[in-house]
Amino acid sequence: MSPATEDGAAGEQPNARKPVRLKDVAAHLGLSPTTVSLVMNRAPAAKSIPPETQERVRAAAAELGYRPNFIARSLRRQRTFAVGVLLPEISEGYAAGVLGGIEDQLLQEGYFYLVAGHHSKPDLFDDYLQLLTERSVEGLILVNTPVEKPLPLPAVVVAGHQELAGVTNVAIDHQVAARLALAHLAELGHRRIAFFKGHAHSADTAARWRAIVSAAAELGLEIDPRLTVQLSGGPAGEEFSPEEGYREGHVFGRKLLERGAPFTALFAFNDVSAIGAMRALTESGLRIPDEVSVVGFDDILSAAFQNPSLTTVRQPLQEMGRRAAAELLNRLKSAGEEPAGPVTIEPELVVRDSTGPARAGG
Amino acid sequence: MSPATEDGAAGEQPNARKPVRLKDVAAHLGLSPTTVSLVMNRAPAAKSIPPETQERVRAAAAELGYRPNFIARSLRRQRTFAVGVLLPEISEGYAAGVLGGIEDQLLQEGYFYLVAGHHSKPDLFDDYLQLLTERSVEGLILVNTPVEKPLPLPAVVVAGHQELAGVTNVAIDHQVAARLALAHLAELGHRRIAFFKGHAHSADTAARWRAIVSAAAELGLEIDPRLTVQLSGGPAGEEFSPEEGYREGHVFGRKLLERGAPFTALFAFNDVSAIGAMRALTESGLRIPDEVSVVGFDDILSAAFQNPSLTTVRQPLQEMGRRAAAELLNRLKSAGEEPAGPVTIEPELVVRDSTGPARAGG
DNA sequence: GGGTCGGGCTAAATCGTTTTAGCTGCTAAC
DNA sequence: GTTAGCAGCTAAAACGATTTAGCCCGACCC
Repeated sequence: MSPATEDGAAGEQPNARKPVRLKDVAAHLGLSPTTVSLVMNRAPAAKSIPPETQERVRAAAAELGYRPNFIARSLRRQRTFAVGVLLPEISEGYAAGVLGGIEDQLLQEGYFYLVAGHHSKPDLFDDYLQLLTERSVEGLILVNTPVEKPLPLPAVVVAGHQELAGVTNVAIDHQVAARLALAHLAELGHRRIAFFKGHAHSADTAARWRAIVSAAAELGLEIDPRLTVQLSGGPAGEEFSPEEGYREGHVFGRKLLERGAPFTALFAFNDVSAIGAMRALTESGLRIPDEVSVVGFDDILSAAFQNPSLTTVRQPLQEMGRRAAAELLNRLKSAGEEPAGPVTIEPELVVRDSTGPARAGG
Repeated sequence: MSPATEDGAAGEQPNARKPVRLKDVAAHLGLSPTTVSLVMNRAPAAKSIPPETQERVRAAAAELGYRPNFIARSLRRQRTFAVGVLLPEISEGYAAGVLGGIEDQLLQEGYFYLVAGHHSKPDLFDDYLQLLTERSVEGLILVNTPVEKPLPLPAVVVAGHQELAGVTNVAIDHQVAARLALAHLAELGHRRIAFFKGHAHSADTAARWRAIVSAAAELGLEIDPRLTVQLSGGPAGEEFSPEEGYREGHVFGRKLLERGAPFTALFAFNDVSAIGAMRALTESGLRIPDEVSVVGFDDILSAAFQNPSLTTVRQPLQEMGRRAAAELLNRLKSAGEEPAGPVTIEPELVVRDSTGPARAGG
């Protein structure tokens, strides 16, 4: 016989019936709620309950369609199996990729998560942090969100570089990333390389730049300040939409050309600015990669679709999200232990058609 | 005096102290929990409590840093202020855009949400639906997830077309979308137009195709079966990653050419397949838009960055998400009322460089 | 035959709130 | 001089679970 199929009264919400509580199951069996609870949870104390009774209980629960109320259970056990995720916003790019990985890992382990986008505003961040703690999340994952104050809960920061008690950082290895990109360009004969530096509020900006400077030194490349522009992130520094990034790449690509200092390659801060710059360069009559090579960062979807397709440093966003989630759950399980060191993830250079040998005279 | 600044013992989690409960505040004031609760909630019954006492209570709460425990409150009031969101997966494209809009709207209204990606597997869908109800979400938003069975909770379906008791559909107006695209092509002189039909498990596939057929009839355009290919969604029909879509566009673009039937324009199912097709066409020596025009659907980020940039029908994804959330909250507030009719959202034709006049002989 | 032990259960406290149903003491009305 | 009414509170019962501390009974030991 299949589970009850008759529908509730022709009432409001189809297929919605009053939920069955533990007490109901108990009453139905003539047992106490305690017993039912012990059996359903396979608690150690249930070992003195004969298998036969256990079977009766489980059968009744199934028959009545008993589903424990998670809220009540959370209250009593002081566990919510939920974590909070704070990110600037659910954009098409970075955050969405990471979030996908987080989602995968958490659900697989039976956790849920609450997301809040703080739009890079400190006040909003504080508010949401507050709200999340009120809702008793057990830990936090911050995505692309620099943090300076200590946090009230175990936390993992994706693209975090600040060392802070109680937080684990998950980030790609910027040293490797910078080396991959610059070595690739150097090998192609490039010496005069232009750079986009990231926005001030992006967590990766500082670390990546340090890595670039150090890799350049290693490779004997000089960094010319006239060939370095800082992306601004729009008039008021808010809302860095992808379109914005693209427009910026475009604007700053022009700016680079106007400065008049010759260069044969550009290493952009990310793919969208690289794509914007490619357009600016092309419009100015420069052919890519014949006259200028361009390297991006991230490997967003569009990168492969460009014309020419974009050489870029890939960040495995999904994997970073998964690792972040896994790391957090680890810490929640082994409560009290010192968090393990930071997790670094290996980036990968994806060579496509936007890079080529430097011009003879480069 | 600023709120207590001394840190807890040099213990595990920095900045984490034992939370203050309602009872603590009450004890601290020599009042009962009832009174404190009434004041904090500005309950109507609090009108008999003198303003002076109210002030004392609030001051104490602030001083002690009292924050109500949301779990306990949820249990007692039978309200969680949380909704569940079910989607195939948090991809870079459709789902992420819609999710961003949902996020915005919900947080603004003081709600949180739990997301689960069912990867288009019915079993997973059922499981997650179960888990979400156990967690007492108050309503559901399904994104790009066709639904046939009635749901146990008030629901809004984004890109939903199935009429079902208790669910509100939010979708773009496919009639308008098809008309916009086809009229644009017809105006440019195109008569022989090729089509990509969507994957079977995409909620929009059927409705969009019906709209195309009807718009074509209106405009006196014939649809040639030889110019119509159905995207398959990969070997096993799973996981429609964007790369997959792109590859498919590529493959099916080729297939279209191989069939030998001449055409002067292609209306793809979405932007990624359009982009893949553009590449396939270009590789076969066809120039866009001189020899073939291409129209996409969605207006993803990459569309504008293409070379040539892609003419496409824009779906305002964020807005659809916002509307969906707003609609759901509306229904939750006015509990018991019949849901309003379906919400249709106006698409917009974005004309770029991938469409042009049909070849003279077209 | 009293004590101990273990099997099979249950009563009641608890989690942190909200809410219902009063209680106390004072003033005002009749 | 009752009594009604109100201001200012509070005790206790929810909400739906988990968990601690036992209870009762029969078997076994000495």
